Amino acid sequence: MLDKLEYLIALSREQHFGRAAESCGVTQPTLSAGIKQLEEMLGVLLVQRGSRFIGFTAEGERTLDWARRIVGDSRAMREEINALRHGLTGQLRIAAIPTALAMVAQLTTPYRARHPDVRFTVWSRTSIEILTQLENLEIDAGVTYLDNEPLGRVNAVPLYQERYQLLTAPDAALGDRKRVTWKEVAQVPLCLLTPDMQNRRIIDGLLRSAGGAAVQPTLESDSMILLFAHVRTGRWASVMPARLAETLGLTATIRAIPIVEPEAVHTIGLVVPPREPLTPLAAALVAEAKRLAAGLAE
Amino acid sequence: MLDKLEYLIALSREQHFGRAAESCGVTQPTLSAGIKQLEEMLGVLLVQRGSRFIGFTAEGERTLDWARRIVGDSRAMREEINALRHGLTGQLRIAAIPTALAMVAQLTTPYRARHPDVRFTVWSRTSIEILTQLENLEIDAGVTYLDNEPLGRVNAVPLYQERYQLLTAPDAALGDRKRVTWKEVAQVPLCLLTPDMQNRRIIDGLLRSAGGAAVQPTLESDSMILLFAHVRTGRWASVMPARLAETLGLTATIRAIPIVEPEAVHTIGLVVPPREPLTPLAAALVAEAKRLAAGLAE
DNA sequence: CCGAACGATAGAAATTTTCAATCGTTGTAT
DNA sequence: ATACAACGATTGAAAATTTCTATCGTTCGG
Repeated sequence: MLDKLEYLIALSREQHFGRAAESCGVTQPTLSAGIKQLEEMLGVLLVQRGSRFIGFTAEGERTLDWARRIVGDSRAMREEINALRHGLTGQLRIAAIPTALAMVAQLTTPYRARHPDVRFTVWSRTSIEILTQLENLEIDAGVTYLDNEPLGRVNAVPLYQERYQLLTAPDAALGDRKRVTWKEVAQVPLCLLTPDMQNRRIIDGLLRSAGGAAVQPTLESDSMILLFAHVRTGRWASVMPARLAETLGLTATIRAIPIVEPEAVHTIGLVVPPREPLTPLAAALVAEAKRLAAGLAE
Repeated sequence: MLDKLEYLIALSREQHFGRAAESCGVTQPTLSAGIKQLEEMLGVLLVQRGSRFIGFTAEGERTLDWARRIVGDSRAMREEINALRHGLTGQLRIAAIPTALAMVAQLTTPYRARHPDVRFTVWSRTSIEILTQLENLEIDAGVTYLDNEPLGRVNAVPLYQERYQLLTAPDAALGDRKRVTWKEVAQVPLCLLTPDMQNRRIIDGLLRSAGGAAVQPTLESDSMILLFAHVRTGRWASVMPARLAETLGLTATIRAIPIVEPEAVHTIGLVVPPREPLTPLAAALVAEAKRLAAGLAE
């Protein structure tokens, strides 16, 4: 029955019988039959049947909740028993928002020092994707904003405060300033993340409330590396979290100027499934996050 | 895999492969193979192997914990989805200590009024049996002492306070008293529960600390009905909780005399698995218990 | 030393699961 | 209006698994 619950979770993830089947490594008829068996066992329809996948019924949604929990627990069991025997091993799957990606190294590095047999996979994802992937057991933990948009059902560990700086060449407009206002920044052509990123929405909001007009970035990307590479040429400007700018390294061609009025602050943190107990791999990451947060707060 | 986890739970309950298999409705080789499959999946021995069942390994105990949780959740899922469709139906399995059995009617009666399609099974059990049966998913809820001996991992809802009375014939020794002391009670030949019952251990303790000598009841039984039937003849005496004596009905042949010095009080309550969310059947019982407790406290 | 109890094992039978192939429906583009 | 493509359901055969009966080997108690 556990595998059928996996099918249900995959179906919710893919919203498509065929793709869900593929992602489970079975054929579509097998997955269809599995869902039907679940429905027979529970005596209710779980999926709204039409010519194609429409959505789950109310009972389907509840079952999905249970499925995530039960499947998550059964994975946690395996992981925990394995950890008892061989210490922490296996794959730790993390997703982080682009502006926090650089910071992930501060978590993974001490983690690996403590648990050398753990392998990491880190994805760059939007904050919304992080939450759904966490829900669907596709990742073990995420790094995202804790205080801006709603988080949903997760457990959060605050890591650090994100503050914003204008990155620009010293000889560009505003390049010689000690600090600039959002109103001033609104006048500069910027390289920003795409609007599906929460960071972009935050900056949009700040620029809008300072400058009035809608934001028209000169260049958009979902990659911080791309944005940074442009700024690095000395011909472009961007707004980035202070900590990220430091990590990427300030060269002679770039200045990082604090943006004030308002001095915006947002909290970034680790999010993990609201499961108790966590998988050992995730629990160790939470411990690492708490250590890191304590270190950063000093 | 879920069925294998059931096997593991049954094995922990029965401490015997053959009986565990029978209780799961499979043959002994099937259960043996199931356990072995779990062991292979997890890569550890779960059961200490000797010529017979000795016990679980440390990993086995942890796995057992997970098994209880996962199996419990999967049952809760079925129950909840069924409840969405058909309202509360099915079997509610309760165990209560003998002195609280009469009180169970106060829970089941309003419960049944609200949910007529639920059937009840109520067992008389010792407080210790209640805790292990709860752990092993053999019952959905228990009624037992909350404040005397350790409870283990359960959620508790206090129901009422148990106070002790001497039940005896009016013309017997102490039969004319308004109240009696434990020291005096220690002199009377008593009908008491067997020592595996916590109520007996409580009374033993009270008598011992008042009278000094060890308790030598004239008659022991694990059945309150048997004790009460003896008292009812007018030729025997017993110590019973006040509320129970009231429920059983005081006749001309019996007086119930409060026992003081000390005026001992113990809390009886409902215990349910520490699972969140509870099964709908158990949750409704908890709600009923809270209502009842509120009513009794008035 | 024997016998009973217990759990493991082997092999056959039954059941379940899975898949390839195909069907029927629906929505869309022509 | 018609043809087509996408999607999920269905079917029937093959494969995998589970389960059972029968039996074995060990251990413990008398």
